Amino acid sequence: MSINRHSFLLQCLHDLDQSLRGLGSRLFVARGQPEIVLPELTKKWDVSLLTYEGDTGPYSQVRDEKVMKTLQTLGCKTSAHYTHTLFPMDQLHTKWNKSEPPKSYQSFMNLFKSMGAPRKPVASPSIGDMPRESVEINMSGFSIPTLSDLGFAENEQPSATDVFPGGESEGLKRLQQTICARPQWVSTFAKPQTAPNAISPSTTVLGPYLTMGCISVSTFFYEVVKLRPKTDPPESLIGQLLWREYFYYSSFTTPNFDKMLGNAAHCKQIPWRRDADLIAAWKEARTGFPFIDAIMTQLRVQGWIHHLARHAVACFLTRGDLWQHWEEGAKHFEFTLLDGDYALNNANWQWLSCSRFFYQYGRCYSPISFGKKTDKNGDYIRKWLPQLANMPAKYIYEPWLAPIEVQKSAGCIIGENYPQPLVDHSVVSKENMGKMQAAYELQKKGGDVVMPDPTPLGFCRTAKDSAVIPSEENKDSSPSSSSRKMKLGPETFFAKKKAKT
DNA sequence: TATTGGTTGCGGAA
DNA sequence: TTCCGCAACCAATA
Repeated sequence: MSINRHSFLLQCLHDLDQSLRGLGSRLFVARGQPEIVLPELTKKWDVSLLTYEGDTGPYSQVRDEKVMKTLQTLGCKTSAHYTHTLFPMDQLHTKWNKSEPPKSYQSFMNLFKSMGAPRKPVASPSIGDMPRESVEINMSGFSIPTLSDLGFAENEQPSATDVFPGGESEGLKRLQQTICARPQWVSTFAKPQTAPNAISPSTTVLGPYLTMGCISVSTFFYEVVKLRPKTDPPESLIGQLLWREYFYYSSFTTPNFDKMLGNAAHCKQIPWRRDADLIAAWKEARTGFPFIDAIMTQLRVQGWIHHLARHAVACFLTRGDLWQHWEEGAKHFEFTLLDGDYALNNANWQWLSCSRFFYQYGRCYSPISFGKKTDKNGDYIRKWLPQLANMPAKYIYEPWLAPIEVQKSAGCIIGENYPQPLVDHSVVSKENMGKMQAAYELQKKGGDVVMPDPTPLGFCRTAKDSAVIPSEENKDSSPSSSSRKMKLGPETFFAKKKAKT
């Protein structure tokens, strides 16, 4: 995880600790391998019952299985509670009673409706509910770790938690401000009509708080229901929670949900490339498309971007422009996003790359036009890419078209202060549609996909991934930065357009 | 087998 | 602002 995600998690733990102290207890953080540390503590403290929040991700399932087996041999009872989704996944599975998960949102919604009402949120505990034993254990060494304990250097600082601080208190505050205090906004909410490039978020940003368990999905659900929304799923706020539930259920019933190979029954097999330079340029906001680079900068700094902004950059990396593997994009999002989530992240990357759930590859986001619909002046770009702050609105989405005099007076020479575009979108997007069609046809005929690069890249935590790059570095990004030396691919890449005079 | 619908496309014509 | 062509996807239904 990025330093931002770590920081968010640590703030969550501090907030939880504060709440527990208010109830006469405290939080104890045990460190180490769960399958080693938890049995040790169980013996040491003579624990008779361990309860935990169940998680349906494959990593957690394997881990929990190991821990629970060991604990049971020690005579410790265990009890899992699956409350991260509106319904426990095995309940949905029993009701659905088919081996293949629903292939459409409509089908899932029918299943959901047949389940009855989701469980109600549980009331907050009071002092009398807390086990007395926990305060009697005299312990040191169970404090909440610091960022430096976790291996981050002194000069590495989180930036996302300045804007979105972690913790239940902050989550409830945000729920109050964005949902409870805005009945009108909630009741007319339609997701596709919210702007991806609003300076101040056009959606709730409750995702990080749901992901980290600061507020429960049932609390969210019933606060919205209370306001009697007039809009319906899939676009309404309840509809958003149903998407979440649908993707959780899809991931629950699909082995290798985070991979293309080994997942051919559900995931389209497409010969994506893995070009380290192109992937790095995308991650580091050096694509030369201001809309894309602004989004990627907000992602790095704030650990959150609007859902449609995720669409734009995911389409750009995969089927739209760069033709890079969606798994690489998913890994970067999971590393960076405060609301990085196995089920939702991998589902959406498959959606955007037309690998599963959505297949209309003819519909392609333009890195130039899409943002203009909601931000004609490019204020969002100016905020995140200050080197373009003085570019006239006419050229802000395609600064390489600005005449050189305009570039000079804006103080931003394309190719020096800001990169040339990596590709010609109108050319590559059409070519990629042809590749999509060919891949679909091959799979239909039963042929095997041939990956251009059989050796997947490892996911390295590079300095640039984790460091918060000061804005000066962006400003100084000179022609000698690696984007200039990038070897441009064969037929697809950009022959520099001449500036219009 | 044909038809309809699908959370969130684009670009141009009317 | 609304509609259509683009080129033709998949899932569900009749």
